[in-house]
Amino acid sequence: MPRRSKRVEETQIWGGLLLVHKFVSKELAADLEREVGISLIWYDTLLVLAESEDGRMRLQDLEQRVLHSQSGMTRLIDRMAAAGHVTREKAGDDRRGVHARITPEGMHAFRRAAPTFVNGVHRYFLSHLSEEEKKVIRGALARVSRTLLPGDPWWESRNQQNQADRPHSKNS
Amino acid sequence: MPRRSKRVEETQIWGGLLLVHKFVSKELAADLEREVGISLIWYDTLLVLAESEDGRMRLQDLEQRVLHSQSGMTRLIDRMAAAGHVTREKAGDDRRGVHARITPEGMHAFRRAAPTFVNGVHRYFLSHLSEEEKKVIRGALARVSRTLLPGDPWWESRNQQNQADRPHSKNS
DNA sequence: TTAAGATGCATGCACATGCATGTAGATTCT
DNA sequence: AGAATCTACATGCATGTGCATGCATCTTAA
Repeated sequence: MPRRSKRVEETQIWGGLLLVHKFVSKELAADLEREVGISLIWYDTLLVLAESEDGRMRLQDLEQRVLHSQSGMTRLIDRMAAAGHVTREKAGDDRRGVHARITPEGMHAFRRAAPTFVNGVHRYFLSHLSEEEKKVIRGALARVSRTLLPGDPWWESRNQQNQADRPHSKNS
Repeated sequence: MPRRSKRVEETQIWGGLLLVHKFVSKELAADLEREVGISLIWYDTLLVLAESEDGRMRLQDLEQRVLHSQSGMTRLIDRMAAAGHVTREKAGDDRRGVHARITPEGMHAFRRAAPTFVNGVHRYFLSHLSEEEKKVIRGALARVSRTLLPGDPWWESRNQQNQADRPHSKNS
């Protein structure tokens, strides 16, 4: 019996994460599509815009938050603008830049989608975890994220301060 | 200060999982592409085939393990066959069925890729977790998976018994 | 000021994906 | 047995994605 090494054995944890990610995403996407008619990426984008200071954001910043490629974000905003959820605005200070601004229709879609999303995350994922597990997992994921991203992960620094303290440092 | 509800607050755990999934996948994919010239999905497929009893598997079974759509798997095997990593074989017992069989070239690619993959999973993910965290996370993900899949997740039942005990139950 | 390079976004292209559907082969029911 | 149905895989189609590149604009250095 060629007992697998511990290193190899442990990669199953990654496999589990993949599995959970795939299935929960699929369920969430189906719920959102059915109940609100938007995709998971649209929801995430609307969420970021809705929670931003003035309801708009540079495409570049959106890319990083939504974890999308640059060209992907351009076209995502195209589609969302065509659907009336956002508008494109030329940035005043930098004429290369473009803001995506959430429209009232976009806010409405977001507000309709939010309970679906939150309920789904609980139903498919969080409800199966104990309080202790949630605490451990949150801390662990935050730590991993911190090594992958330049600064603190956005989702752990909400209650403390916003990102104005890390001016523009992109890398090094 | 409109303190967010605990339910909403907790969805940040899902956000963290998303973030980690996306970044680790990206790094792993880049490593595999650079060092071996295969994608993450190819690696996963080769892994499943390499660990299967006789190096071959029905497309249907592969779909479930690799978490791919049916049509996606047909064409994934097309591409891998074109690259010489697998061959298609008509199943003898059911002439509708198709086996994908890993070739020696496929095994070679898999063996070259495995250390890259395992090292990457550790470098980008596991090395940031304590032993206790790994234990908790493994258990929690396994539990969630169990609710999403019909039976035990494959990655937790390797050392106990294979899946021959759950005959054919697909759903209900 | 002006030329060289960097940056932000748009776009052509190749390709992967899922859905709906098609086809051949199994299974079930009468 | 024969018809109806189901199943496994293939394929047309529409769509989403990333990469490379193009273009306008900003920045830097002389």
